[in-house]
Amino acid sequence: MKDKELTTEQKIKYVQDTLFVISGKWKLPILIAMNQGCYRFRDIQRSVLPITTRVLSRELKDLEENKLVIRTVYDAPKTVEYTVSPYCKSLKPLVDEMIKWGQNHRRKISGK
Amino acid sequence: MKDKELTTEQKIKYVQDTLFVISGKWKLPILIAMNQGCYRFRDIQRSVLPITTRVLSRELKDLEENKLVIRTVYDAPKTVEYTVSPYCKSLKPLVDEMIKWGQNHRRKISGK
DNA sequence: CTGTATCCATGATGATACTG
DNA sequence: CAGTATCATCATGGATACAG
Repeated sequence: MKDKELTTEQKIKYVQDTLFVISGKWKLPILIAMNQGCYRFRDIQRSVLPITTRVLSRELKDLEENKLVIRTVYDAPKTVEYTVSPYCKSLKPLVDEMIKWGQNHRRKISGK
Repeated sequence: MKDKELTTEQKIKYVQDTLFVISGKWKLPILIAMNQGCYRFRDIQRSVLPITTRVLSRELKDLEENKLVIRTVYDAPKTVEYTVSPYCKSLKPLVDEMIKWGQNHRRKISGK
């Protein structure tokens, strides 16, 4: 954890791991929407339109496997709830950086 | 730039912009290799094996369009050099975060 | 509402050969 | 060495219908 001396290969591997978890068209948008308070399947879908149920279902499963979201089923009445896990908060610095960089990049490219 | 009050839609848009620029299997590995001192087409290819010339060529063009790498042609002898642009340094905080997160995530998933 | 099942379109990547 | 051209393959995501 304190070892900053990673080889290039290791750096590449870790970056690819990260990309693998968060890339794709929808994963981060879904997480952002969920952080905004959406927790029902339908609510999430509406927030991240135009995602289809098939894709949303798949993405939520991936996120669950990566321990970023938690799926809870309640009986009586039967409902399903998705919530971001505590671990998901560890993504915040990364996402914030991405927002910042993307915002700046848009200026850089279109403005110039 | 000081305006932190972005809407969810804006955040999603900027994140997607960023993902679009850096995602794909090779872009970040290429940039990392270039930061390690590779500047010739062939050197880069060897560092990021097993990328093909076709894909590397395409990726370098994309990166050039996004002003992250600079392609320079010299005569006498005719050589082509790729270098990371100064602007590319703006990606460092993001990449560092990705390395850090990926490293931790591997522990989280495999260790648990 | 919360999904799953099919089928399909597209883009991204790979293999290989070839050119200046 | 620095690419381009072609063709093949595969992963991603979309459309639609349908099930519990």
